[in-house]
Amino acid sequence: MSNSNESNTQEIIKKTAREVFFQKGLDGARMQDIADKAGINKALLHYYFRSKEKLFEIILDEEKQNFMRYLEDIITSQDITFFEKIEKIVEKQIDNMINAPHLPHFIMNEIIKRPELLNQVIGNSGFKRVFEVFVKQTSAEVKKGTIRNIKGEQLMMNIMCMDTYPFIAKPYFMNLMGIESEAEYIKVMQKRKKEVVEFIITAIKL
Amino acid sequence: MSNSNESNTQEIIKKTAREVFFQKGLDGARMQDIADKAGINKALLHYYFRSKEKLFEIILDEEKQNFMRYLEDIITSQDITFFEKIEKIVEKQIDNMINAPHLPHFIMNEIIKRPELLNQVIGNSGFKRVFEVFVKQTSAEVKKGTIRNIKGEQLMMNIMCMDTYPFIAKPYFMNLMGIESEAEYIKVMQKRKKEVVEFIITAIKL
DNA sequence: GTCTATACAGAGATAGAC
DNA sequence: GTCTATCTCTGTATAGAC
Repeated sequence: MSNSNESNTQEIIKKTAREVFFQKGLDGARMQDIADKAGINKALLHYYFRSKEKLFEIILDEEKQNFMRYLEDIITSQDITFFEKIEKIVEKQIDNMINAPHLPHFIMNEIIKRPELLNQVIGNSGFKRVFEVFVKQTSAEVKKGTIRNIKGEQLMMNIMCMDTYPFIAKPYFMNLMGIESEAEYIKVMQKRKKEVVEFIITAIKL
Repeated sequence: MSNSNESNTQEIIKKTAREVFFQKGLDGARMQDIADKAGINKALLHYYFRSKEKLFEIILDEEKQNFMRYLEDIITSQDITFFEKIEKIVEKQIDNMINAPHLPHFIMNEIIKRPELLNQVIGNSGFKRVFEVFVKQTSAEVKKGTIRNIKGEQLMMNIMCMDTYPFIAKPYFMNLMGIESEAEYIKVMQKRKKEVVEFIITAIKL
């Protein structure tokens, strides 16, 4: 609260906890592990954040904000074409995944374990409304004859699939493609942006 | 072993454990919970499967067999066209996901937590070799002029993305699309097969 | 604010009766 | 093979000194 950097220790804890929770999930994470990695002791974790649950909730709250919400600006934008929108969506989504590669898996993981989280995650994001806008826009384009007959739901699903899954299955694809380092995989994903856009546009353009 | 149905109780335990592990992961699962759902007590779990770890390993071993391996027949098949292969891959993959919707998330989950599992999962599957065959086939098609210039790695990635991610993010998409029941979602996925095939073919065909 | 020591609870595993 | 009772360990959480 008193702000002015929110106390250094507190930030270090959150940063560390985020990493551990991302990799191990709520159940797999150990307070001891977080403490060790943060260079402090367990008691201090509880001093700053009453309990493991509480700490987790805070991380989740912060992270879920980053999950999908950024699409609103692009989709509701008036002054770019439908194709340009798709291009921007793909680029933005892949960029976001590069910055927070564990996020989608982390979110899905906790939703599967505790389905009641779903409303919390999606509900507040307002993305549902934006999604419906996109569906309508797609229908409009079909009517205009700029794209072939396709449902917006399917199209958005395809976009999200191709942007997101390569990060969820990252270790799998890395192995398959013989890629050794994270850095190299990121490069491949950077280049992939163009490919995905081209793939999608070609699939729908008339 | 003595076979003849592998003892009923043992099978019930495995079936139950699979469900619980799928939903909660190794760490989140509780032996008490498995016992309750299976209608027996904890001690019996340990009687049949020494430990939680052991039980988990057995489930994982069985399930990983189902993960991707089935693609080999299709890809190495000689008497169908490249486009027919894609059609069959998509159909087969989505069918498999319908039958075991939690599998990909489950596998990825454990790989992220214990990266050493990766070799075990991919290594034995032989899918890596099959993947390379597909990459070569794609190049050949490009050269033949039947499809536009695209790398096999990207194409296969796109296929796997579109087949798999809708099941990982199932609760998310269900909410987004206003779908209430699992059964209805499966119907949507059944219909989706055709859509995905069309999407991919349109995206690459010359 | 940060530490050490410790209480407490939960979950995996075992002993032993039937 | 199946059960109840119990042991043991691990991990969260707290008390209290500095």
